[in-house]
Amino acid sequence: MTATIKDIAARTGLSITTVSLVLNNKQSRISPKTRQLIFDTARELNYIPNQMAVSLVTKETKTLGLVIMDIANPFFAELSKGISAKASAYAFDIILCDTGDSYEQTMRSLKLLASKNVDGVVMTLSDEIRDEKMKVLSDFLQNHTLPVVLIERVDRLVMADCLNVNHEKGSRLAADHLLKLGHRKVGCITGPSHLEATGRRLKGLKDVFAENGVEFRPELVVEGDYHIESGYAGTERILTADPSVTAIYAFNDLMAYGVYQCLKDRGIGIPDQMSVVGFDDIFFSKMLYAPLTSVALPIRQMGERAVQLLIERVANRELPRRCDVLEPSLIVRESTAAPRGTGPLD
Amino acid sequence: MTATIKDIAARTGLSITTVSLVLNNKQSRISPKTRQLIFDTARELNYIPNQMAVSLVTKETKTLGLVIMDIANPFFAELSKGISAKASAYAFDIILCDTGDSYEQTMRSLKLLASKNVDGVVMTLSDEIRDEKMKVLSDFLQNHTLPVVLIERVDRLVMADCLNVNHEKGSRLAADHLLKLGHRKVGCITGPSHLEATGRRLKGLKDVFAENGVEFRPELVVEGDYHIESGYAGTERILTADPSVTAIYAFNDLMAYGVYQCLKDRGIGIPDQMSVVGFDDIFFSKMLYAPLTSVALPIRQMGERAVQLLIERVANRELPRRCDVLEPSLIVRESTAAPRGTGPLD
DNA sequence: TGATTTAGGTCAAACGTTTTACCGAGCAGA
DNA sequence: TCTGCTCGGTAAAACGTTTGACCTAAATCA
Repeated sequence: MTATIKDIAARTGLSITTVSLVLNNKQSRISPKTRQLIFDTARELNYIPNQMAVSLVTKETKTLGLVIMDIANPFFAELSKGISAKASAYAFDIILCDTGDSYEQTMRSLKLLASKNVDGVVMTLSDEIRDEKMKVLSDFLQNHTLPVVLIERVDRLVMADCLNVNHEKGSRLAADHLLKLGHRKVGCITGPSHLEATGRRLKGLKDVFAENGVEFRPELVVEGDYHIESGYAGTERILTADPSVTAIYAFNDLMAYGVYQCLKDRGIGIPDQMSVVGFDDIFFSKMLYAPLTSVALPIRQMGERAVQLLIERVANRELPRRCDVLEPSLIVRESTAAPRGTGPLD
Repeated sequence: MTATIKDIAARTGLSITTVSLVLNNKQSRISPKTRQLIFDTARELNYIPNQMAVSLVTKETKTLGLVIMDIANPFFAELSKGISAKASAYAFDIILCDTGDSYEQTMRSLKLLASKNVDGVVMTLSDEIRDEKMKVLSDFLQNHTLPVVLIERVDRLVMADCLNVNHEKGSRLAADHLLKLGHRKVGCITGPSHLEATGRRLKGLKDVFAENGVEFRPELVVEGDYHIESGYAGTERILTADPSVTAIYAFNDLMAYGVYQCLKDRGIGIPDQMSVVGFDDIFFSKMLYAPLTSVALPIRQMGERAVQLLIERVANRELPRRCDVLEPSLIVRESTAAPRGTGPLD
């Protein structure tokens, strides 16, 4: 149905080789008239190269895999936007694999991608993936020598380039902001405790408290899982532990939304009765009635950078392993204020 | 590097044909021992079939294209989720093309997808695409006989299956709700006027007003473009036209967010001073401080259904053209109430 | 004039599969 | 002993490209 290079050859009376050479602008010496003839015929026949055939011989597909936990999550959606844009700029396209946060699906996706011969993959890892699961995954990648860029997760197991965030710094910004406002009783809803990110963010928080001579209260720290519901539940637990808490710091915006809901259900006002700080600064956070103060990540740029790293590695697999760290910044909005009855300290 | 069918053949001393037959479970008569031997060797060598090669001969890629306007927009993100999930269930994978709402990018994506031999494509069309642009696009699809499912846009030009929404019904639900609450002065922020959807929604609105003997005021209808900013601007224009408006109906939730922002900037409370109704009911609408009353679309199911339609057509291209219409429903939340000083009518 | 170069192309193998014939060995039946 | 079947398997073409080696005729050189 679709015209092939053969059709062009037949139509012009030239050889397949010549057509291929011309269409790919190889620096071969083919006369201008012949070139033109071929181009014209190609246009006329609506010729579109068959990438399957091309890839079969060239061993490259100009395709990247994107293994993502949940495309409906605005963080990942935004990340994908950056990835997609950058890939497109380099004439790569991307196969989207939504793993729904599951290990099995992640492995299945990876096999699929390997089967489709993608040139590389950008991936985010489900929290569930660690220890032996991580090992299996890592072995698979090694086995198929698939270039990978890992987002927001470093792991000595996986020989991949990474894109990370200065978690500690992010927490420091948030903590500093709250302490300066005068908050002393701060609740915190973290991510899964086995993740390195969680530890680093917690460290940043503790350090700032220590540096300011403010007591850090571990009983006000509850573990969340980055979903809205755990923000809600976490708030309840914090409030139970100490009803006089004046601020809550959630390790992502989604959980902060859960915090909002819980506070609303309890009739606790933001920021007059409770300050809330999030992390990620996803698009909708600014749309909340009390626009959320949040540690902002350059999400889209992360996506773009990830593709950049990946494409560089695809071009040269011998590159030393690289691990970029992006700097967060604090976006102060209306969800934070001095606690009732106090003024800011400085 | 990666093992091929040839390696298996060599290792087992069997022919390529036999290996292929076994691995694809063709109903050929190959002895159980041979089968087992092949399976074992395949496992041992970490064999993964090369889809490029497979596709080259079978002419099918088990891949679907997804041409979408903006993956970072929650509506499309959710749609993609449904699409991705359903595709995955059918062992198809999808190539994501974010067109950023541009015609040129749409065409480029389509060419790319044709080149990659996708079996079909699910697409949303930029508002910009109409008339001759639509013609070019349509010709292209015709030319490459690419099965297509069009979302939220019917067009006699394109010979494609469609997935649509009962726009009229959606508006009727919204209008009915507002009238019952007692609203008489209702502002409306529509989509681009050349879209069929806009006309149908407007019709639903007018009809309900007429049926209830309420005057419909065209000067309170302003055209939007489905982006937040136009919700903001539209609200300003409506308020200028008649400051005593008591409700605003936006043709999508994103524009409703713009309405929220404008009202907030002007100190107008929701719902006590202004009721707001949206359309789409995207995830975040329920997270707003005044959770948004919205005409809900089964977004994820739309995505799933689209894939269903597409896969059916891929399997049988002779199918008559199909056009599914999905029914919206009204989700009443806290952004709507009786106008000040009135009680609901019934 | 004969040898070389150059311009302009072409041949054929290779990529990793699928698939349609085809083949040979063993066995049953007559 | 021959015919014909079945069982288990194989040969080879085809899919649409790319690419390194090769070819031929004309132009250039000495």
